[in-house]
Amino acid sequence: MPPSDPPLPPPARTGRPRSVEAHAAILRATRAALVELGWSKLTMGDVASRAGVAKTTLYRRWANRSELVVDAVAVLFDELRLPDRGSLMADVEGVVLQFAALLDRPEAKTALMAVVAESTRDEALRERIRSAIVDRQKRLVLLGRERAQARGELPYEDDPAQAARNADLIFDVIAGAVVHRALVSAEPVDTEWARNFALLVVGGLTAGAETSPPPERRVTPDA
Amino acid sequence: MPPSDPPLPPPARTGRPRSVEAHAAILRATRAALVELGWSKLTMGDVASRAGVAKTTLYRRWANRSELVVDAVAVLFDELRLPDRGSLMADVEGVVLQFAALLDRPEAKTALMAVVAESTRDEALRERIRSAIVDRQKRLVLLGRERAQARGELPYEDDPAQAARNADLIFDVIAGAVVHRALVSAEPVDTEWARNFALLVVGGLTAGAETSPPPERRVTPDA
Amino acid sequence: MPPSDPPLPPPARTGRPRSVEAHAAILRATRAALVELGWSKLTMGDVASRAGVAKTTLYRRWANRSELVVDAVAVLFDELRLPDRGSLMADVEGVVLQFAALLDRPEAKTALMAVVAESTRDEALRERIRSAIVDRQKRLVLLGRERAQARGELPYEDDPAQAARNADLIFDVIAGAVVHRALVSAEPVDTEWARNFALLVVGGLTAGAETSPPPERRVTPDA
Amino acid sequence: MPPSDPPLPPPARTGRPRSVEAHAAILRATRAALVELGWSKLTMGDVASRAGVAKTTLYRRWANRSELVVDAVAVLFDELRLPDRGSLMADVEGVVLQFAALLDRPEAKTALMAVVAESTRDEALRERIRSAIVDRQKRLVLLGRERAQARGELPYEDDPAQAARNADLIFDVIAGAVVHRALVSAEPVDTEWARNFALLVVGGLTAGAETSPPPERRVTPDA
DNA sequence: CGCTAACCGAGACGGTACGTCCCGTCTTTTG
DNA sequence: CAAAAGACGGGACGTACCGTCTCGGTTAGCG
Repeated sequence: MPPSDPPLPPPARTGRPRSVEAHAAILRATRAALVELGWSKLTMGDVASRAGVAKTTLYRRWANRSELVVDAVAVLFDELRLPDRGSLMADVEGVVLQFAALLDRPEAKTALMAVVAESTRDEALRERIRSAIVDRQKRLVLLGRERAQARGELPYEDDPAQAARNADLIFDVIAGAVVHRALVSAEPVDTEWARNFALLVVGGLTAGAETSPPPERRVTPDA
Repeated sequence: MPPSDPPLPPPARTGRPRSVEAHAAILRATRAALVELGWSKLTMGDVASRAGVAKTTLYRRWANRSELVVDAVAVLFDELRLPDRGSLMADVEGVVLQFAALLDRPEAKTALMAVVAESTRDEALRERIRSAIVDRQKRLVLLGRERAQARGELPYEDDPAQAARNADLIFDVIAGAVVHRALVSAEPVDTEWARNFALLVVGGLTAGAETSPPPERRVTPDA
Repeated sequence: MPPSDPPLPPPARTGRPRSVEAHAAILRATRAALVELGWSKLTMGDVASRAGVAKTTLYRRWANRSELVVDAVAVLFDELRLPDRGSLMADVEGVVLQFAALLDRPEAKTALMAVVAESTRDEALRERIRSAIVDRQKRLVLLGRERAQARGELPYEDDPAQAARNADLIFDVIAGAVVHRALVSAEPVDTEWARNFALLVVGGLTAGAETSPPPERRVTPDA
Repeated sequence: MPPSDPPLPPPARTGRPRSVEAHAAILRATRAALVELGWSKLTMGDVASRAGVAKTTLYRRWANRSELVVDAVAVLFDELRLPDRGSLMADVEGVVLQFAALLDRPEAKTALMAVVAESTRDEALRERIRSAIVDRQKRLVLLGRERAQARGELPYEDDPAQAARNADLIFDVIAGAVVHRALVSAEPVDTEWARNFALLVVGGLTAGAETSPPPERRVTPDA
């Protein structure tokens, strides 16, 4: 839904088919509440009244605030794209900046860490985060690797399990570093930082590619 | 920071002094409550009664739950050490595993992301996190770099601002990747992952040293 | 006051209606708490739990403790009756003893002066006391006067404003004396006191009736 | 204050004596707080800080808020006087207006009923009210009766117990009616009301004087 | 003329109750 | 017969005072 959202749809129909407008209105209201109030001051009652809906309707569809918020912000992660910038370095730099831009949006900033924190004690929520958010990000890493392999910047990995592990590692490094810089260190992720970060990661990847097989040869020695 | 901060030197002289036993008991009780209940179910009243203290006493010392929890878990980060394992690779691996072990403790796991989430809307809390947690971790990075430089694994950086930026980058990469792996991806940080991660990072660091300068000449100068 | 007050006629139609059982249970619990604890130790939370009701429910219906207590004790004043004892003297004596018996009940004793004290700073409470308590008592005075007039013990008053003033005066004298004796002097209102009091008042009334017009002729002289 | 109170024997001899300035400042501060805040919002801490005194100092001298307030307002009742106006009627009218003026002062209005209410559950407080307030008022009644007897308006009573009972009755009637009019009915005690009230009471007294002896002859019946 | 006992201010202490805000559930009435 | 409206029992919030308890320090009288 790129462009607009005609804020107030037709008020109601009477009878059954209310559901879909209500659904969208609730998610929209949730994002608006996140922007205005932040996670910790967002309440179900407030979301309901913003959406012009009864609290009952929320609870009929989401078990709790966290699940609602995950769904509400998940759509933001659909907007992430990976335009081909011609090199692995440039692609990494691009994805970093794009992810940083997303984390700069107040609704994402306030919600993301909060639901992750909540998920440390809630298996269902953890699963919902994985499918709604994590997997949406991880596909960019897979796509980037494919492109780099096609360009010859990275070798192909024969063992699919090892390939998956590598992708997971890269994903945690990239996403983790950006999140940590933006939210924990609370410093800006600007183009300079993105370039230095990309330099480090791509350096590690290609150095690793030459010297790769992990157990046999360790990095340091020269000896 | 040699001398400390004289701006608030006489913290009042008169009246009954605050109880240091109460202070310690409260922090202990907070950690216990985090373990048992997790962040979202921890209440000030519960902490107070565990500590055998009135709720008022908590509010006299901490403005809110988040600040209390930051102080309560900060001490955990004091336990982090960086034993010299003989090489940069091994030191990175060691610090990763040590930090992962810390994040595996339930009181840290549930609290860390929560206070970070809260801090996106609370400047004072952000500052408290920085001084109580972030800075405590960052010194390990600085120490590790010094050792690597002494060993000749890493070059010395002449520009102190650039040196600080580099350290910050490394810190965000290491801490971010571990946190993301442990809490967002919710996968174990085991020795294998730690080794692969160290390989990547050290590869990037040393590759960067040889090949670096993105604009004209980057990091290392004359080498 | 036949029709009552239409300014707030449709008290909302939709939503779950307020529970009438809860209403009754709360007033009952309030009286019980007054008996056991007295006014100053009565708490909203205690009343709520006695009534098996949430504190919220109390605050949804009464703005504060005082208004709740007025409503709770108002019903006691509905029990006041004025049986026809055949003479004005006997009727006064009867109403005095009856009112004294009411003031001897612990829930009335502890509550009445307290809410009056509170009302010196609270116009809304003053109005509530007037309609819930004062007016309920005053009708006894009006009834007693009518009977006395029918018996020929008291003259009819032509000027209705003057008649109202007289009734108010009598009311304050009777109610005030009984309250003062019972609560301020803290002495028993027994039949002897009631007889002497009735003698005084009826003497004043009938003396006044013969000699009435205030300014011209003063009472005392004959001397 | 002729007799005074020796019951608390030697208030200790040694050590630093209690500050008399503090004592006066506290009572002054209490009255000021009553005027500004009213009884229910008056707090010990507020009084202490108004008086420039520690809370401890208050509690060293008064057991609770009620006792402090009784002492603070008692002095107001010392100002009541009974100038000889030449007749019983005029004296009653005068005392009524004077007492009404006292009750119109905000510190008296808000405090009087409150401490009486409190005293229904506190014997010590009841006694303190009696000696500090009630007895101070009652002497006016006794004085008024003596004057009326001297003038020949009222007969002398031989039985001292009966005389005391009569004085108590008159006292409760006068004080009760004024208090009730002013605080419960919340209507002004103006000269007209005072005149009508005096007419009634003096009428009752002198009518009673002629027909008086209580036990032998009853008022109404077959006569 | 120094002891020492009781006072003084300040302010932290363990508590209790407050009145508010949300929670998630449960009736109602309306369309 | 779904959905809005809103009352329900419940629980935690953060605040305000309570009355008590250290503190360091002052101010008498006694010895």
